[in-house]
Amino acid sequence: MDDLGQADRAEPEDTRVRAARIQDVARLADVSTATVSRALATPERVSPEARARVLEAIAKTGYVPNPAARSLRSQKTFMVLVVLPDLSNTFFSKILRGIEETLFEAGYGMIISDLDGSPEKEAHFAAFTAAGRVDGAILLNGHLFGQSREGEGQPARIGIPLVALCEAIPGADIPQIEIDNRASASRMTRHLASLGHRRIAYVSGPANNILERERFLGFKDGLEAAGLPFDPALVIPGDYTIESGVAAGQGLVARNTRPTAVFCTSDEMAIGLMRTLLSAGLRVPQDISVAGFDDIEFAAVAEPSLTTIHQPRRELGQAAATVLIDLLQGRPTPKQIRLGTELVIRDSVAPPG
Amino acid sequence: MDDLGQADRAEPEDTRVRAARIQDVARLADVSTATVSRALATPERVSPEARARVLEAIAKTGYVPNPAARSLRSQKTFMVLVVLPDLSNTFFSKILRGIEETLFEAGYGMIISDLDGSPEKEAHFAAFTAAGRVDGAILLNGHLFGQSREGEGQPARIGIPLVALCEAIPGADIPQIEIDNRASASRMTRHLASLGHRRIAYVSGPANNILERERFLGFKDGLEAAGLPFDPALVIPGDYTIESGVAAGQGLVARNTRPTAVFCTSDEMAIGLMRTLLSAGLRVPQDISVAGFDDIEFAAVAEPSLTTIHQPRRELGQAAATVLIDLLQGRPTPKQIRLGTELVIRDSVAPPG
DNA sequence: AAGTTGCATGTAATCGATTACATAGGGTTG
DNA sequence: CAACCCTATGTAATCGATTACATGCAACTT
Repeated sequence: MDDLGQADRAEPEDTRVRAARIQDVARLADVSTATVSRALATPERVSPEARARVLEAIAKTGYVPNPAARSLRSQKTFMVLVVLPDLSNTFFSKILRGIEETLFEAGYGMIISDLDGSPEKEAHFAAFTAAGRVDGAILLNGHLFGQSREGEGQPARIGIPLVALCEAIPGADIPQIEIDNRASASRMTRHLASLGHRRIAYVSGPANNILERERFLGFKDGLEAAGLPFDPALVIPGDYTIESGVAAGQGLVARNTRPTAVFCTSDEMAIGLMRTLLSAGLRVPQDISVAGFDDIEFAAVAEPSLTTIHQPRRELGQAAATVLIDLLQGRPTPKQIRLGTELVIRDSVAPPG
Repeated sequence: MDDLGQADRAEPEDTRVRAARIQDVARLADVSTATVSRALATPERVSPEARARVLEAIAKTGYVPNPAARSLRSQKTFMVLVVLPDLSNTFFSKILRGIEETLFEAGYGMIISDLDGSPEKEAHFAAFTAAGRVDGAILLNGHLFGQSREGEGQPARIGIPLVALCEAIPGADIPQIEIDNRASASRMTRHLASLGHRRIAYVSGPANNILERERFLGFKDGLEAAGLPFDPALVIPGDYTIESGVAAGQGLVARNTRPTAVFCTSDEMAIGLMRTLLSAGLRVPQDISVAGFDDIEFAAVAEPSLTTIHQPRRELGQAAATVLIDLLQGRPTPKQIRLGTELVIRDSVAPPG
C-alpha cells in the first residue's frame, strides 16, 4: 500500500521537477518523517548519525520545508505585517530598512501594507491579520485597526502581538517605540530662542496627529522656557509634505511682518519652505532662519544645509522589530522604548539679522 | 462519530476566541464544507438559497479562510515578492507604492526583500521563493537569483513567474518593464549641447550596472549627435548615492579646467554635487550647469531646482505588477514594456557663462 | 416509461508538515 | 535479574481548506 502510494506519484519524467517533500528526504535518509522534522527543529533530540544522514539527504534533494504546511499545523507564519500611512514618504524608508534587517536575522519575513488613508484597505488588512497570515504587526500609522469605528479604546480585537512605532497609540496596551517628540521640539525651540529669535513661527503636522500634538506641546514648552509669548498667528498648518511646506512658505512671503525663524516639524516641509523663500528673494538664514525635524538624507545637502532634529530612524525600526520578536517568542518586553534625538546644527539657522 | 468529533473541540468557554473554520460556517448554514468553499470560489455553481445561507453564516461568524490551509491545498499563496537592492533609496519608494496598490487591488500581498548587496540574503530569498511562499516575484535588482554563481544565462531555476522592473536582465526570458535609458540619456546630453555646452562631464552609476551601461551609451550617442568629442577625462565614477555626488563635486572643484555642464545619472548625485559646488563658491548654473536623472520629489525643490529626466515611477510599478498578475493568471503578456520619460527643464541648467 | 442529461450537493481524499503517543532497546539500580 | 527509566525513533492524528468523485433528483427526449 505504501509502495503503491509512492508509485502513484512517482512520475518524475514529467515536464517539471516537483519540489522535494519531507517524505522524499525521509526515504533517502532511511528514517521517518518525524525524525526529519526533529532533525531540523530539535537536533539534540536526534542521534548524530541520523542527523547526519538527514542533513545529507536534505542537501541532495534541496529540500525546503513547505511553509504552508508548516504554518497550517503550527499556527505560525514567520511573517510580520508592517502598517504604514504612506510608503512613498522618505521618512519611512530607513525605518523600514531597520525593521527588515532585524526581522530577517530572526527568520521573519516582512509584509508591507500602505494604508494610503483608505479605510477599506485598513479593513482588508485587519481581516488579513485576523486570518492568521502574520504572527504579529508593527503599526506606524498611529491607531489600531478599526479604531475609528469602535470609539473608545476598544477596537476590533486582533489576537496577535502588536507594536506601535513612532506614532504612539493612546490607550492601546501594546509596546510603544518612539522618540521624545515633545522634548525634541522644545529643544529646537529653545535653540532658536537662544540665538535671539523672538518671533518664531511653527509649521505644524496634520491636525489630530499624535506626533503633531506632542511637538506642538514641545514648541510651547520651549517658548515658555525662553520666556517668549505664544502667538497663534505664528502657527501655520502643514501636513509634513514638501507641498505643504511650499504652501506655508507662500503664506509667509505674503505677510508684511514676518517671523525671524520658522520651525518646521518635518524636513520635507522645511525644504519646501526654504525653496519658496529663496525663490521670493529672501535669504536663508540671513533674512529668516529655517529649522526642520527628522534629519532625512537630504537635510545635509539642502541649500542651505538644514538645522534639524536627528531621529535614529534605522534604530527605531530595529528596536520595534526586536520588541515584536521578543513578544512573539514569549520573552518579556518593555512597555515603552524612547530613543534619543540630537540637535543637528547646520547652516539654515543663524541669529536674526 | 461526527458529533463526537465536534464535541471534542467544542470548548469555546476557553479564554480566547478561536477563529471560525469552514466547518463552523457549514454547520450554521446547514450545508457541507464543499458548498461553502464553492459559494466563495464559484458562486454560480451554488443555488441562490444555499449561497445566501452561506453568506449569512459567514457574516455571523466573521469567517475568513485560513490562508495556510488554502495555500497548502491549492499551491497558491496570493503573495508576491519584490526584490530590491536598497529599500532606503528614495527612488524606489514611489515605485513600491505603484506595485503595492496594483497588487492590492488584485488581492495579492507584497513581501519585500531588501538585498543590501548580501549574497546570503539573496540565497535565502531564492530558497524562499523556491519553497513556494510566493506566487511570483518582481525583480528590481538587475539579475536573477544566483546568477552570479552559475555564469552563463542559466541561473538556479526558480519555478515561478518573474518580472524585471527598471533594471533589465540580459538573457533572462522574462518580461521587462523599463524606460529607454539610452534614449533618455541621449536626450539630456543633446539638451545640454544645444545650449552651447561643449565640455560636458558625466557622473556615472556603478560599474557593470545595466542602467549605467545604457545611460552611458546614451551619453555618447548624444555627444555624437551634437558633434562633440568624447573625453574619458570627463567621466566621473559614481554609484547613484548622494555621497558619491558629493565626492564627484569635490573632484570637480579641485580641477583647474572644469566642464561647463555636468550630467549626473541620478538626482541624488546631482543634489550632492550641487551642494559641494555651491559650498566651494561656484554658482549653479552660472558657473556650471548640473543635470540629474529620475525626477525624485526633491528635484523640484532643490536650490537651484534641478533639470532632470522624469521617470514615471508609480506607473512603472503599476505596469510591473499588472504584467506579473497577468502571468500568474495565465493571460498573455508582452515581453517588454517601455514607458516614456520626459525632459524636465528647471533652473540648474543654463547656457555656459 | 425508460433513458439521458445536468445541476446541486455531499463524502472523503488530499496538500505537507508537526507532534502526541507508542514502542523498542540499552542502561541503571536495588 | 527484575523493575524502571531514558533515549531514539516510528506511527498516525492533525491543522483547514480545496476538489475529484459519487449521488440524488428534476427535467427533458424519444
